[in-house]
Amino acid sequence: MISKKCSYALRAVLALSRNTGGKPLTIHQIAESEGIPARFLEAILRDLKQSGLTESLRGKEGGYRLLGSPRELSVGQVIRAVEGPWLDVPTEAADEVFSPMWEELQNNVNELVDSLTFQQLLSREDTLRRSAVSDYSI
Amino acid sequence: MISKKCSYALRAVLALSRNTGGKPLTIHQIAESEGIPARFLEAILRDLKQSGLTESLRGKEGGYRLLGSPRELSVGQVIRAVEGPWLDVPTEAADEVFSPMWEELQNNVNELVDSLTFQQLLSREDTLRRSAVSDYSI
DNA sequence: ACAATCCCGACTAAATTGATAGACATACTG
DNA sequence: CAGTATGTCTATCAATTTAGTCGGGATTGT
Repeated sequence: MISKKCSYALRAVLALSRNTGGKPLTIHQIAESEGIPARFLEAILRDLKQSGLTESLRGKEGGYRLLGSPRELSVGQVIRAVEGPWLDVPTEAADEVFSPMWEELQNNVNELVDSLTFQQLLSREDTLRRSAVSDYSI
Repeated sequence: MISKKCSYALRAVLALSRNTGGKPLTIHQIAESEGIPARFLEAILRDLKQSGLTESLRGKEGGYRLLGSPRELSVGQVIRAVEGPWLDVPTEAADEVFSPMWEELQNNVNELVDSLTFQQLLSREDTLRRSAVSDYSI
């Protein structure tokens, strides 16, 4: 199950990715544009900052910016920043017979989410936008 | 995260797999041998029965048996029986940009858990048992 | 009849998730 | 400096999910 916190985080980071190079985005701007409860987003952005994915500026003209390029930022990094270790098996259940399966599962999942970057999401978004426009104009 | 319910279910089905062809196992036998709270196991076995993976016999000499062979029963079938649809994304979060990723993730995960049968787990268990014995006898 | 078993629905407690609140720190502006 | 717009922190709360329990009922073999 994907938690709301996780999808909020991904959308927030996507918003920050769109904004690369621009003025920092405030919590409220992101909250409004992405439809995320502002006080909740605040905690999420703090997690992202503590994991070193974003930087923040206080005071007037403050807000959040991505640290580094969307090209080098993967979905997996964001997920792990807000969810902690994912898909973990409780130690008591780490039965010898089943644990190789859980490990393999975790590896597969991490490989997948680590191979998708925000740069790729941005171009996917762009493709979707273009096709929506052409659908409308036809 | 793998729930306790899920790992209990897997261990219970593994116990039933070991017992293929034998007299039915009672809830209490499985609960004791696998260290699962009996009343909780009862609910789990009910789920498994309702999904058609096991059959039950009531009264004295009653208990549970696997329906079908461990060779044709996958870990994925058991997981889905007790967890319902797994790794689902809340519909509100089913954003056009992210949903292909969630779908691919779900497909990968299902492929993996559907490719591992209880027959395979039984032989893995056997291998482990043999190597433990030889470790001891050296 | 009796005992052993599964069957069912309701219930509870603990943990997690989703969200909110208030006080505080920082930084820019005039 | 005063004022305002920001982020920071800790605590709290409500809703949901997970884990587990309970009491009684139904079924079957002896």
